[in-house]
Amino acid sequence: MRLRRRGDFERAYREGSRARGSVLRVVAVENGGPWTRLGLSVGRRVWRHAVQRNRVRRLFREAFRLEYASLPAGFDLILIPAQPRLRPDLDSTRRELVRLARKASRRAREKRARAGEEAS
RNA sequence: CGAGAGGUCCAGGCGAUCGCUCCACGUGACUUCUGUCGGCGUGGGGAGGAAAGUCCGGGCACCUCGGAUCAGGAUGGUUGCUAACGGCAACCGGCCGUGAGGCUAGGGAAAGUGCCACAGAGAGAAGACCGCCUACCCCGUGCGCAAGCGCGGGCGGCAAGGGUGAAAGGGUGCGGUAAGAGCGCACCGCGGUCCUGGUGACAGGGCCGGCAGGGUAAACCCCAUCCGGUGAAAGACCAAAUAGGGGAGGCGCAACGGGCGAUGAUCCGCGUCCCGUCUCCCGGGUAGGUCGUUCGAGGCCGGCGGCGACGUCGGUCCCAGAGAAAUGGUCGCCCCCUCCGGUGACGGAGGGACAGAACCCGGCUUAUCGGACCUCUCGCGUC
RNA sequence: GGGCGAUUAACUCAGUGGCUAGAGUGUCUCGUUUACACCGAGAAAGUCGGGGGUUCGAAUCCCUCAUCGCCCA
Repeated sequence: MRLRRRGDFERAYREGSRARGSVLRVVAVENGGPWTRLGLSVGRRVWRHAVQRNRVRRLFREAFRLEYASLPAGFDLILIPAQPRLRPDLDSTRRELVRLARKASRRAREKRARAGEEAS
């Protein structure tokens, strides 16, 4: 499911854990539900022209769709291109998505556990 | 066959499969009875000719409205088309091309002002550097009896030729003259006037004038025509949390005064508020949501009118509606291009332009692989 | 979506129709110094963002394209 509300994005940027690779930058935050949700943030700095920008967006969405079963459940994942003028291919995006999503979600769980200890 | 001119159209095709989004119908669960869902099933729609740049013009929406003068901006051959335009069509003039055709910001320079560097004698009611001439007048001198003839110079004359310049106060030719000159004449150009044709821009012709002060208005300006501002983040509605009192209408003060207004200035009218009082009402608004939002100056086909842009009539079709923003992934066959191997049929690899709707239209401009078709021009060859 | 502005030497900027487009910093060469810096003298460096037009003449005026930046929430 796509993430679209402004508040969801702000919560992710405020509380989320990040991981960066050569293609993607992933921000992960627990959403309290049973499903994983997708947010995309592809700005004009990546590509000036809309065709190339849509290309990146659609490829990210396709990678998310194909690797959905391998992703940690119960997270909102925001995908950001790692560098301007990115020309990604599907295979490497899929591999990096899985790797970074697991890494970021692990960090998010640790962070929450630490917060729980300090609260108690 | 070769070279070229103008225009219309297409934007790789077919299929399978996994997804996204919207719509219709049926159906399930929940429900505050109005809707909600990672619901289910079936069927259907889903980027462009430029969707782009935002250079113009409109629709639509709001701003408390109407007018006058000025300022400001835009446009600039004529006649039309159109909702409108800075767009388009036809025509006129100019320039380019053998031609088909192409380009054209193309009103006014005797309304006024400014500018025209450098060079050059002179650059605007100009001027004589080199040059040409010495007819008239004066001086010197040679020849001659004399009238006179000649040479040099002066006083002067000229603007043909050279030279400068982007530009030198019409051009060519003949006559004329001391040399020259629109000084005279012919033709061309130019100005005025009249006639004819055309709605008009303008064209053609007659007569008169010897020619009348260059260029620049994408310099100021003058003339004619047009123009209110803000833009879907316009705007209408529903409405958590929080804070907490406002809103609508009538009358008077009032023949006073002040503020506000279509947001460049001034003025006039008009409206409205400020103050008092009376009556009535519960609303306003952020997050968020719904509408605006896709049926429209609409597409296609045909008839009629018009040279055409276009208009009109009839039939037919419904054709994207996202919102951190949907059109994508994979596979097969075919098409086109490039490269490699091969004599070849063929095989293999890579590639398929520019580019992505954001309220909607009409244009302009710019980007663009390649292809189809129509009309026309020139050259060569053959019959 | 809408609206403004800028582009001139490697850098920061002048130049608003007319001679070879200038200034500061920087760079290079020479001098000075044992050497370096400072200082002095000199030099190089420009499609004036690209293209087209107006004009005798354009960095300057007009049109168009490109790039960069800012504002409206």
